Amino acid sequence: MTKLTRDFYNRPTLEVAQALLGKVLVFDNYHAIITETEAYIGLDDPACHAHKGRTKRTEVMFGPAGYSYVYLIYGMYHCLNFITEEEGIAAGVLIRGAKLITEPYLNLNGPGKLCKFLQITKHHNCIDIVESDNFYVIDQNVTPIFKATPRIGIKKGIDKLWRFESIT
DNA sequence: ACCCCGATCGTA
DNA sequence: ACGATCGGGGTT
Repeated sequence: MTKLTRDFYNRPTLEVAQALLGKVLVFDNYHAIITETEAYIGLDDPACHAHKGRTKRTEVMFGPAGYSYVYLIYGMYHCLNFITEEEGIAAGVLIRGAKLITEPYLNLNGPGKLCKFLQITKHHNCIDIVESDNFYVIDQNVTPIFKATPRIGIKKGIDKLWRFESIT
């Protein structure tokens, strides 16, 4: 049960997105095993928020790995991402699903549902999850089998198989 | 200042 | 299949 270090996040995003499956998200008193992720990678990925360049919202995506990126979508839901790759490369992993392994053992299947339950909001944007003591990810040495599919809910970039889902 | 769109979800 | 709901980004 070791906390993931910056080196874990500071590498190719597809590797991180796959490696996050089976890891445990710790947020306040909740522990949830990550079951579904998506990669969003840089200026060449039309589905990536930062693909048109730096804005106030996407600023954190250009920063160093190991930070949170939380944004509001559809005016109603928040989505949680972890920033990957070296500073200057705008990339991250969307946490689409996780199962609580503490009470009340809910399956938080969906990025909006996950943030709603954990009460993650834009106030949790740009937090260093390597240094935080109530918002981080740990390795419990579980390596699930997973499948790769197109990302959900996007219109551009559906040709990429950048969504990863545990099947064990 | 205005307009359009969106990395969703629950209901039908 | 569809509506709820509103911030961000591009345009004027």
